[in-house]
Amino acid sequence: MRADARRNYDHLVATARAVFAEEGPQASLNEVARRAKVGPGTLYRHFPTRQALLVAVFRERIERLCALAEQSGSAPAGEALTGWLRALLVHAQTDGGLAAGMADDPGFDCHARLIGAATGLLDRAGQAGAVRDGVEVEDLFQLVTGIAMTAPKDRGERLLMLALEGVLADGPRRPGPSRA
Amino acid sequence: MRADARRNYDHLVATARAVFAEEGPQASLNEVARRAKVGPGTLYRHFPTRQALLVAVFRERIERLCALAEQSGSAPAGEALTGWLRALLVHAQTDGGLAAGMADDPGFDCHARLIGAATGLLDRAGQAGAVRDGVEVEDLFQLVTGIAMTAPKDRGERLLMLALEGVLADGPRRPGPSRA
DNA sequence: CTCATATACGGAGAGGCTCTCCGGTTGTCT
DNA sequence: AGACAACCGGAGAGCCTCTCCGTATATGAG
Repeated sequence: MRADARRNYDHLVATARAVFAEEGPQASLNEVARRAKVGPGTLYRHFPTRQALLVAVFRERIERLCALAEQSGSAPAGEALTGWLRALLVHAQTDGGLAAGMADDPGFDCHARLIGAATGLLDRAGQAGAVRDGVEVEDLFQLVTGIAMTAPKDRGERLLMLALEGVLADGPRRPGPSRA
Repeated sequence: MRADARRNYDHLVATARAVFAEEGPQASLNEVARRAKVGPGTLYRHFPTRQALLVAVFRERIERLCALAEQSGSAPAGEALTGWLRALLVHAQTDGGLAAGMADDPGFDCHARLIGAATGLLDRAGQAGAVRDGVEVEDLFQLVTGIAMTAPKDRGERLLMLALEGVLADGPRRPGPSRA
């Protein structure tokens, strides 16, 4: 990769981060190019799709989340899982586009990495008996991203807790979500 | 309202219903006008915003949901609530746009009507002790619409049940989502 | 240092979308 | 029938996405 290309690439990512933060994930890519003082062609050559740009922008944060999952080996399994899911929620809320991205394209690199991180935590929690039987990683992701997309920011955490602890109150738990 | 205006209005709603069903809620409004053999001006005069058109399209179904809520007075409170939420989920999945609509504009007519319908069910379930303390109507809506937006259609029901019954398995329930 | 060449850049432009405006048309009421 | 209000259509402004290609530049070889 040529030096000027690298420069443009980095500058575009930084600019896009700012623009997405201001205007949300559906912000105009033209605007990104304009602010980065770069032609549209340059932007689209580096990032053929909006997704590609989104991923580049959030990659760092995603990796931090993965690292967080690995570090939380000391905490009790259940708390480690819920704590991480809360971090994931905050992330998905901040970078609304990522939630959409994860939902849109299941065969995604960043999606796979997050799934991997979550799998470890869920397995551990499962072995500790802290999680209802039959819960899958995808369940957790879809709940978190769904909450991030529709709920106002200040209600996200409340909703996550509700989903984790359950809405219904019918005493002893049934074996699992058997209707699925 | 003049007769030709009424004709155009109805025809636009019918066309829009078909187009939205085919291409999702972000379908081109131009396309709707074109298929309805009507100028763009006509469409935008009748429906100033995309929301307005979406609401017109789904109004019938929304009213059916409200009626359903009122009819289910005979069933046990808990089952009535979960059954209705399932119907709401199916609806939100089918008419993806509605989910977005409900999330986008809180001061909405159709939103208010659904909230009203749900409030009745939730109150009854609350009095019967079938619902965890502190659960609000908005919680339920945001969970359902979130699930509808992000989860694949065939996993929606599974996720709703999971959210209602809870992901965690830590025996006796805590008093409520106190962290909120 | 110079040159050749692959590599990358910029921006014009095609095609589509949203939304507005207004001259012409068509219901409706007397 | 005639007049007036209501309504329609579509041209067009402004924006967006994405492509294409002539031009400029970084870089390795000589």
